Amino acid sequence: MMEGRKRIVHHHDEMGDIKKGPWKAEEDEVLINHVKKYGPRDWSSIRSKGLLQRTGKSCRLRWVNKLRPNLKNGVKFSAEEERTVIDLQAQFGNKWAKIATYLHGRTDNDVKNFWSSRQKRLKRILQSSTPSSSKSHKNSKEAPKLSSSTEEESSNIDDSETMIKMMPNLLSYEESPLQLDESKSSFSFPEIPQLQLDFPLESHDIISRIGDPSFDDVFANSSDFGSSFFAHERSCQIGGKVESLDAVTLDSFIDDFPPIETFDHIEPLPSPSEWS
DNA sequence: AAATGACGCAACCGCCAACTC
DNA sequence: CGAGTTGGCGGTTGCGTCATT
Repeated sequence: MMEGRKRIVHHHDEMGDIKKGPWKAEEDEVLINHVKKYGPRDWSSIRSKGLLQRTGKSCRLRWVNKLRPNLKNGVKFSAEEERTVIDLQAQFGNKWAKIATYLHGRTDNDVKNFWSSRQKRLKRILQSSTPSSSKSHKNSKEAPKLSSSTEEESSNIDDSETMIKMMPNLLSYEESPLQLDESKSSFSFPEIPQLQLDFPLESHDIISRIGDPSFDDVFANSSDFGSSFFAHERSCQIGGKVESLDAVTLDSFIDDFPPIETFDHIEPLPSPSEWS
Protein backbone atom coordinates (compact mmCIF):
# COMPACT_ATOMS: atom_id res chain seq x y z
CA MET A 1 0.00 0.00 0.00
CA MET A 2 1.29 3.44 0.66
CA GLU A 3 3.25 2.99 3.77
CA GLY A 4 6.33 4.21 2.06
CA ARG A 5 8.01 6.57 4.39
CA LYS A 6 7.12 7.24 7.90
CA ARG A 7 7.56 10.85 8.44
CA ILE A 8 8.34 11.17 12.08
CA VAL A 9 7.62 14.77 12.61
CA HIS A 10 5.01 15.31 15.25
CA HIS A 11 5.25 16.90 18.59
CA HIS A 12 7.35 19.75 17.55
CA ASP A 13 9.38 20.74 14.71
CA GLU A 14 12.50 22.64 15.38
CA MET A 15 12.29 24.82 12.33
CA GLY A 16 10.79 28.08 13.48
CA ASP A 17 9.30 26.65 16.63
CA ILE A 18 6.18 25.72 14.80
CA LYS A 19 4.38 23.01 16.59
CA LYS A 20 2.70 20.33 14.59
CA GLY A 21 0.90 17.13 15.19
CA PRO A 22 -1.98 16.25 17.44
CA TRP A 23 -3.49 18.94 19.58
CA LYS A 24 -3.32 18.80 23.33
CA ALA A 25 -6.30 19.64 25.47
CA GLU A 26 -4.50 22.70 26.80
CA GLU A 27 -3.90 23.98 23.33
CA ASP A 28 -7.53 23.49 22.53
CA GLU A 29 -8.42 25.46 25.56
CA VAL A 30 -6.22 28.34 24.53
CA LEU A 31 -7.70 28.31 21.10
CA ILE A 32 -11.24 28.23 22.40
CA ASN A 33 -10.52 31.13 24.68
CA HIS A 34 -9.17 33.10 21.81
CA VAL A 35 -12.31 32.48 19.83
CA LYS A 36 -14.42 33.46 22.77
CA LYS A 37 -12.68 36.77 22.98
CA TYR A 38 -12.18 37.67 19.38
CA GLY A 39 -14.32 35.37 17.35
CA PRO A 40 -13.18 32.82 14.82
CA ARG A 41 -10.72 35.08 13.02
CA ASP A 42 -7.25 36.51 13.26
CA TRP A 43 -5.82 33.07 13.47
CA SER A 44 -2.28 34.12 12.98
CA SER A 45 -2.44 36.53 15.87
CA ILE A 46 -2.66 33.55 18.17
CA ARG A 47 0.90 32.78 17.37
CA SER A 48 2.12 36.32 17.22
CA LYS A 49 0.74 36.88 20.69
CA GLY A 50 2.65 33.86 21.85
CA LEU A 51 -0.43 32.00 22.92
CA LEU A 52 0.35 28.96 20.83
CA GLN A 53 3.18 27.84 18.63
CA ARG A 54 0.80 26.86 15.93
CA THR A 55 0.34 28.50 12.60
CA GLY A 56 -2.79 30.40 11.91
CA LYS A 57 -3.81 27.80 9.44
CA SER A 58 -3.42 25.08 11.96
CA CYS A 59 -5.48 26.98 14.51
CA ARG A 60 -8.23 27.64 12.06
CA LEU A 61 -8.30 24.05 10.97
CA ARG A 62 -8.50 22.83 14.52
CA TRP A 63 -11.36 25.14 15.29
CA VAL A 64 -13.29 24.48 12.15
CA ASN A 65 -12.92 20.75 12.21
CA LYS A 66 -12.94 19.85 15.86
CA LEU A 67 -13.69 22.63 18.30
CA ARG A 68 -16.56 24.46 16.75
CA PRO A 69 -19.81 23.92 18.58
CA ASN A 70 -22.39 21.50 17.35
CA LEU A 71 -20.14 19.35 15.31
CA LYS A 72 -21.22 15.78 15.05
CA ASN A 73 -17.90 14.48 16.13
CA GLY A 74 -17.66 10.75 16.33
CA VAL A 75 -21.10 10.27 14.91
CA LYS A 76 -21.34 8.23 11.79
CA PHE A 77 -22.97 9.67 8.77
CA SER A 78 -26.61 8.77 8.73
CA ALA A 79 -28.05 7.14 5.68
CA GLU A 80 -29.61 10.42 4.74
CA GLU A 81 -26.36 12.25 5.10
CA GLU A 82 -24.67 9.69 2.95
CA ARG A 83 -27.22 10.05 0.24
CA THR A 84 -26.97 13.78 0.45
CA VAL A 85 -23.25 13.71 -0.06
CA ILE A 86 -23.51 11.28 -2.91
CA ASP A 87 -26.14 13.29 -4.63
CA LEU A 88 -24.44 16.62 -4.14
CA GLN A 89 -21.12 15.25 -5.22
CA ALA A 90 -22.76 14.23 -8.44
CA GLN A 91 -24.07 17.75 -8.83
CA PHE A 92 -21.09 19.77 -7.73
CA GLY A 93 -18.11 17.48 -7.97
CA ASN A 94 -15.56 17.47 -5.22
CA LYS A 95 -16.70 20.71 -3.70
CA TRP A 96 -16.50 19.47 -0.17
CA ALA A 97 -16.91 22.77 1.52
CA LYS A 98 -19.99 23.48 -0.51
CA ILE A 99 -21.41 20.07 0.16
CA ALA A 100 -20.72 20.38 3.86
CA THR A 101 -22.86 23.46 3.79
CA TYR A 102 -25.87 21.22 3.38
CA LEU A 103 -25.03 19.00 6.29
CA HIS A 104 -25.36 20.33 9.77
CA GLY A 105 -22.52 19.52 12.05
CA ARG A 106 -20.31 18.18 9.29
CA THR A 107 -17.15 19.77 8.03
CA ASP A 108 -15.61 19.68 4.63
CA ASN A 109 -13.04 17.34 6.09
CA ASP A 110 -15.75 15.00 7.28
CA VAL A 111 -17.32 14.96 3.88
CA LYS A 112 -14.01 14.50 2.16
CA ASN A 113 -13.07 11.64 4.45
CA PHE A 114 -16.42 10.03 3.97
CA TRP A 115 -16.10 10.27 0.25
CA SER A 116 -12.60 8.98 -0.02
CA SER A 117 -13.35 6.04 2.23
CA ARG A 118 -16.28 5.27 0.12
CA GLN A 119 -14.31 5.56 -3.07
CA LYS A 120 -11.67 3.24 -1.79
CA ARG A 121 -14.25 0.76 -0.73
CA LEU A 122 -16.04 0.87 -4.03
CA LYS A 123 -12.85 0.53 -5.93
CA ARG A 124 -11.76 -2.41 -3.91
CA ILE A 125 -15.04 -4.11 -4.37
CA LEU A 126 -15.08 -3.31 -8.01
CA GLN A 127 -11.71 -4.91 -8.40
CA SER A 128 -12.60 -8.03 -6.56
CA SER A 129 -15.86 -8.41 -8.40
CA THR A 130 -15.03 -7.51 -11.94
CA PRO A 131 -14.84 -10.55 -14.22
CA SER A 132 -11.29 -9.89 -15.25
CA SER A 133 -9.81 -9.72 -11.83
CA SER A 134 -12.19 -11.55 -9.61
CA LYS A 135 -10.45 -14.86 -10.07
CA SER A 136 -13.24 -16.96 -8.75
CA HIS A 137 -13.12 -15.74 -5.22
CA LYS A 138 -12.43 -12.84 -2.99
CA ASN A 139 -8.80 -13.23 -2.61
CA SER A 140 -8.92 -9.57 -1.85
CA LYS A 141 -5.16 -9.25 -1.91
CA GLU A 142 -5.79 -7.42 -5.10
CA ALA A 143 -3.55 -4.44 -4.48
CA PRO A 144 -5.96 -1.59 -3.90
CA LYS A 145 -3.93 0.65 -6.12
CA LEU A 146 -5.20 4.01 -5.21
CA SER A 147 -5.33 5.96 -8.36
CA SER A 148 -3.12 8.88 -7.73
CA SER A 149 -5.37 11.85 -7.92
CA THR A 150 -5.29 13.05 -11.49
CA GLU A 151 -7.31 10.10 -12.54
CA GLU A 152 -10.56 10.50 -14.39
CA GLU A 153 -12.89 12.28 -12.08
CA SER A 154 -15.89 11.75 -14.19
CA SER A 155 -15.29 8.09 -14.60
CA ASN A 156 -14.84 7.83 -10.91
CA ILE A 157 -18.26 9.21 -10.56
CA ASP A 158 -19.56 6.85 -13.15
CA ASP A 159 -18.01 3.93 -11.43
CA SER A 160 -19.53 4.98 -8.20
CA GLU A 161 -22.91 5.45 -9.70
CA THR A 162 -22.73 2.10 -11.32
CA MET A 163 -21.73 0.53 -8.11
CA ILE A 164 -24.47 2.26 -6.27
CA LYS A 165 -27.04 0.84 -8.57
CA MET A 166 -25.51 -2.59 -8.40
CA MET A 167 -24.81 -2.66 -4.72
CA PRO A 168 -26.95 -0.23 -2.87
CA ASN A 169 -25.94 -1.11 0.60
CA LEU A 170 -22.41 -0.17 -0.15
CA LEU A 171 -23.72 3.24 0.49
CA SER A 172 -24.02 2.73 4.11
CA TYR A 173 -22.54 0.78 6.88
CA GLU A 174 -25.56 1.12 8.94
CA GLU A 175 -28.92 0.72 7.48
CA SER A 176 -31.14 0.03 4.61
CA PRO A 177 -32.95 2.84 2.87
CA LEU A 178 -36.07 1.72 4.63
CA GLN A 179 -35.07 2.79 8.03
CA LEU A 180 -34.38 6.41 7.64
CA ASP A 181 -34.40 7.41 11.20
CA GLU A 182 -33.84 11.02 10.38
CA SER A 183 -37.06 12.10 8.89
CA LYS A 184 -36.31 15.62 9.87
CA SER A 185 -34.51 17.28 7.09
CA SER A 186 -30.93 18.16 7.61
CA PHE A 187 -30.77 20.38 4.64
CA SER A 188 -30.12 24.00 4.76
CA PHE A 189 -29.87 26.63 2.16
CA PRO A 190 -26.92 26.48 -0.13
CA GLU A 191 -25.70 29.98 0.28
CA ILE A 192 -25.14 30.07 3.98
CA PRO A 193 -21.62 30.73 5.08
CA GLN A 194 -19.11 28.14 5.96
CA LEU A 195 -19.91 27.72 9.59
CA GLN A 196 -22.71 25.37 10.29
CA LEU A 197 -24.55 25.70 13.50
CA ASP A 198 -27.19 23.32 14.55
CA PHE A 199 -29.45 22.74 17.42
CA PRO A 200 -27.63 21.44 20.40
CA LEU A 201 -27.31 17.77 19.66
CA GLU A 202 -24.69 16.65 22.01
CA SER A 203 -22.34 19.02 23.64
CA HIS A 204 -18.90 18.66 22.34
CA ASP A 205 -16.60 16.92 24.74
CA ILE A 206 -13.95 19.56 24.63
CA ILE A 207 -16.38 22.31 25.28
CA SER A 208 -18.06 20.55 28.11
CA ARG A 209 -14.74 19.63 29.57
CA ILE A 210 -13.72 23.17 30.04
CA GLY A 211 -17.09 23.99 31.42
CA ASP A 212 -18.58 26.12 28.76
CA PRO A 213 -22.26 25.44 28.83
CA SER A 214 -23.38 28.08 26.43
CA PHE A 215 -22.45 27.81 22.83
CA ASP A 216 -24.02 31.10 22.03
CA ASP A 217 -21.62 32.58 24.43
CA VAL A 218 -18.76 31.47 22.33
CA PHE A 219 -19.83 33.86 19.67
CA ALA A 220 -21.36 36.51 21.76
CA ASN A 221 -18.49 38.91 21.41
CA SER A 222 -17.78 38.48 17.79
CA SER A 223 -19.68 41.00 15.85
CA ASP A 224 -20.03 39.57 12.39
CA PHE A 225 -20.39 36.13 13.74
CA GLY A 226 -22.85 36.55 16.47
CA SER A 227 -26.33 35.66 17.37
CA SER A 228 -27.78 37.05 14.22
CA PHE A 229 -26.14 34.25 12.40
CA PHE A 230 -27.51 31.83 14.89
CA ALA A 231 -30.94 33.23 14.41
CA HIS A 232 -30.64 33.01 10.70
CA GLU A 233 -29.57 29.43 10.87
CA ARG A 234 -32.35 28.43 13.14
CA SER A 235 -34.99 30.09 11.15
CA CYS A 236 -33.72 28.40 8.08
CA GLN A 237 -34.01 25.08 9.71
CA ILE A 238 -37.20 25.52 11.57
CA GLY A 239 -39.08 27.52 9.09
CA GLY A 240 -37.59 26.49 5.85
CA LYS A 241 -37.16 22.83 5.64
CA VAL A 242 -35.69 22.31 2.28
CA GLU A 243 -37.04 19.04 1.17
CA SER A 244 -37.57 19.53 -2.49
CA LEU A 245 -33.96 20.04 -3.38
CA ASP A 246 -32.84 16.50 -3.61
CA ALA A 247 -35.95 14.61 -2.90
CA VAL A 248 -36.55 13.56 -6.42
CA THR A 249 -33.09 12.37 -7.16
CA LEU A 250 -32.77 10.60 -3.89
CA ASP A 251 -36.09 8.92 -4.25
CA SER A 252 -35.33 7.69 -7.68
CA PHE A 253 -32.03 6.56 -6.35
CA ILE A 254 -33.65 4.53 -3.73
CA ASP A 255 -36.29 3.21 -6.01
CA ASP A 256 -33.65 1.73 -8.21
CA PHE A 257 -32.20 -0.27 -5.42
CA PRO A 258 -32.57 -3.99 -5.54
CA PRO A 259 -33.15 -5.84 -2.32
CA ILE A 260 -30.36 -5.17 0.01
CA GLU A 261 -30.00 -8.74 1.08
CA THR A 262 -28.44 -9.38 -2.25
CA PHE A 263 -25.16 -8.00 -1.11
CA ASP A 264 -25.28 -8.58 2.55
CA HIS A 265 -22.17 -10.63 2.45
CA ILE A 266 -20.17 -7.75 1.15
CA GLU A 267 -20.87 -5.13 3.69
CA PRO A 268 -20.25 -6.10 7.25
CA LEU A 269 -22.26 -4.30 9.81
CA PRO A 270 -20.42 -2.32 12.37
CA SER A 271 -19.77 -4.03 15.58
CA PRO A 272 -21.64 -2.54 18.49
CA SER A 273 -18.35 -2.00 20.19
CA GLU A 274 -17.76 0.76 17.76
CA TRP A 275 -20.65 2.77 19.08
CA SER A 276 -19.07 4.82 21.71
C1' DA B 1 -1.78 -15.79 18.34
C1' DA B 2 0.51 -13.15 15.07
C1' DA B 3 0.61 -10.87 10.73
C1' DT B 4 -1.61 -8.35 7.38
C1' DG B 5 -5.10 -5.50 5.56
C1' DA B 6 -8.94 -2.30 5.79
C1' DC B 7 -10.85 1.59 7.74
C1' DG B 8 -11.57 6.03 10.03
C1' DC B 9 -9.77 10.11 10.94
C1' DA B 10 -6.84 14.16 12.20
C1' DA B 11 -3.84 17.10 10.39
C1' DC B 12 -0.48 18.40 6.94
C1' DC B 13 0.69 20.47 2.31
C1' DG B 14 0.41 23.29 -1.82
C1' DC B 15 -2.26 26.28 -4.47
C1' DC B 16 -4.44 30.37 -4.99
C1' DA B 17 -8.17 33.87 -4.13
C1' DA B 18 -9.25 37.40 -1.06
C1' DC B 19 -7.75 40.72 1.78
C1' DT B 20 -4.51 44.33 3.74
C1' DC B 21 -1.30 47.84 3.70
C1' DC C 1 -2.29 49.56 -7.77
C1' DG C 2 1.00 45.98 -6.44
C1' DA C 3 3.38 43.16 -3.14
C1' DG C 4 2.80 40.64 0.89
C1' DT C 5 -0.10 38.04 4.00
C1' DT C 6 -3.96 35.38 5.45
C1' DG C 7 -6.88 31.82 5.22
C1' DG C 8 -10.14 28.65 2.45
C1' DC C 9 -10.00 24.56 -0.02
C1' DG C 10 -8.98 20.03 -2.01
C1' DG C 11 -5.73 16.37 -2.00
C1' DT C 12 -2.87 13.51 0.64
C1' DT C 13 -0.55 11.22 4.37
C1' DG C 14 0.37 8.77 8.61
C1' DC C 15 -1.28 6.49 12.48
C1' DG C 16 -4.29 3.97 15.64
C1' DT C 17 -7.66 0.47 15.79
C1' DC C 18 -10.46 -3.11 14.31
C1' DA C 19 -11.16 -7.19 11.27
C1' DT C 20 -9.62 -10.97 8.70
C1' DT C 21 -6.54 -14.51 7.43
